[in-house]
Amino acid sequence: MNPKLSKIILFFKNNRILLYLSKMLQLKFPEKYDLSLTVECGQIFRFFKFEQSPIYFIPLKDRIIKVEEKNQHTLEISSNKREGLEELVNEFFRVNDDYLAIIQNLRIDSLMDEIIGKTESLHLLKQDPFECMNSFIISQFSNIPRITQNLNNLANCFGKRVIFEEHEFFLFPSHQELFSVTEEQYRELGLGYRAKYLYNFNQQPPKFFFDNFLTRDALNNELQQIHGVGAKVADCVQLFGFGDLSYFPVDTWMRKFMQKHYFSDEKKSPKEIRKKGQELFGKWAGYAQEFIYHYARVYDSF
DNA sequence: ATCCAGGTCTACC
DNA sequence: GGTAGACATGGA
Repeated sequence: MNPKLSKIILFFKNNRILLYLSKMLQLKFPEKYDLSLTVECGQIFRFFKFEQSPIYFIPLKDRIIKVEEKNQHTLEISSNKREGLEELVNEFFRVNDDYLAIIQNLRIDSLMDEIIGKTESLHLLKQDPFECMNSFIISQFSNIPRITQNLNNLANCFGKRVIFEEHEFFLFPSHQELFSVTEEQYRELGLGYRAKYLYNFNQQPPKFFFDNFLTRDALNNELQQIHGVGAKVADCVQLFGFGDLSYFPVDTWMRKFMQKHYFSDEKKSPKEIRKKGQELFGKWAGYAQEFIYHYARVYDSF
């Protein structure tokens, strides 16, 4: 008997199939799933790829997961820690999203039709809120390569070391591990003026990061009370960390794109653009934002 | 060199 | 309510 077939459970949600095998999981999607686009589009910053292989190692909470795009509809996932992997994978890959319905709803005009045609295999990921908050505090007024380097420095210095398949990785530090980090230590990692924001947050991360009991609007309001967190970072954390798809974070790319295509090149404030995005895309605004963000950076010219 | 990067705070209308 | 200027750092 093939040992890989010794333990199979099928799981159906929105036509998805999750194969529970002894050593790994297989996720099958009815729609196309572009793993490299999903991982590298700028929603998560820490992932590792070796020798041009299409395999990604991603630190996820208390473990490292290894993800491979088996074909255009299938991911294969394994980890150094098997326990509870199904639940983690279900959440992280947003298995419950009705993706095909979402992209149909976002084809509101010919422009969005074109954008979705070019980005429709891009999926959102549901990150850990605490790590996401740290990531997007660091992200402000910076760029993706530097953000990645800052976060890797943070993990290498303060996170737990994990060896998986002969590679060394570091998990993102827990709130206990970051509690003892000083503002000066953040500065030494090249975080600049963001050091004091990180220090303040990690001295007293609000309880809802570990067990959210707040409603949508209350949560957004609480996030913006954190020193160094404005509308854009709060929206990113609510979208990527708390998994609320109705948010439409507006950064410089989104501002340029929306002004050009939905405001006839008029200058608009981020607040007006955010409102417009939510009017146009409603409860799936987060997916629209991610498609547009990728399209704006790769295809659009300003 | 000057500009830009997944912005926010402060000060001041 | 709203908007200029300051803020650290590194890559193009």
